[in-house]
Amino acid sequence: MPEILEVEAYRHLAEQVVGRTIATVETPDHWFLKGGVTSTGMADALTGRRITAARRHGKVLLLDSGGPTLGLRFGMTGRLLVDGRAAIEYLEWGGRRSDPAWERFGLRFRGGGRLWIDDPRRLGGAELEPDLGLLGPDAWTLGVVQLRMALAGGRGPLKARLLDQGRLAGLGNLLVDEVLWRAGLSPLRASGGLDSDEARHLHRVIRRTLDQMDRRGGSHTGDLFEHRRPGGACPRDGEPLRRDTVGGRTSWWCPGHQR
DNA sequence: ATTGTGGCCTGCCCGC
DNA sequence: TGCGGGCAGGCCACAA
Repeated sequence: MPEILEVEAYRHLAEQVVGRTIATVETPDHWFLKGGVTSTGMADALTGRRITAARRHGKVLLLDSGGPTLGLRFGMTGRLLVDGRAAIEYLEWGGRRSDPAWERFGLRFRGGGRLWIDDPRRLGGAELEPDLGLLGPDAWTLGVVQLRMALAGGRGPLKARLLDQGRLAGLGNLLVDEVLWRAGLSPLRASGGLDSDEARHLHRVIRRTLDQMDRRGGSHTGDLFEHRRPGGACPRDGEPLRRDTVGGRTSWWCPGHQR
């Protein structure tokens, strides 16, 4: 489940390759190339370029090198490795092994070293010039006004809005469940129905939750996480947790204090 | 336009 | 011991 916290860790690791020049582009899995780009197109666009920056927007990692920006997505099981080191050794749903067959995309650098993506389930991808205009504001640096705009007018469930990367970029299923649990908001609330106090509170909870869980080590470190299973009870008030499908995703929440 | 649904991909875990 | 089914969720195509 690479959500925004994991992708930020990947971005930090990718800073290791800033300043290096791309010698070869490895595209062993054509499925992994998105946006219509071919292996040849990818190689032509990137070979010989020097990486100048590692950026992130939502769950997308962006590598700049003077030409087309390389966009990397990790789906739910993608890991980033640089020179054999992983930013995150273990992903919650990612399997514990490592397998050369899971290497989906890589860059080799002049003078040695390599960056690659390991993704058993192939839900991630690599593309050139990802259209960031399709994404909402980044959830980590979002302002309260931006959050209110992201929620405004929605008649669908709050949780579905928060997961909609076109409205708000970066939160995934685990983080949204955690944030709503902490904020005391039902995932089923109409997203446009929050009053200004609730929106302000939600904004603060998002910021604080991301900062805290980043320090703890990722999106599986929430207070709710270990309880989101059959028979789980709310760690705040002991109420049995409810499991619903909201926004198409498995959702665990406490009907006792989330309203 | 907005919202909802199903499918993609594959490893893992459970029950038989 | 092997096997089949269900499940995980980020993302996209498509339907209503």
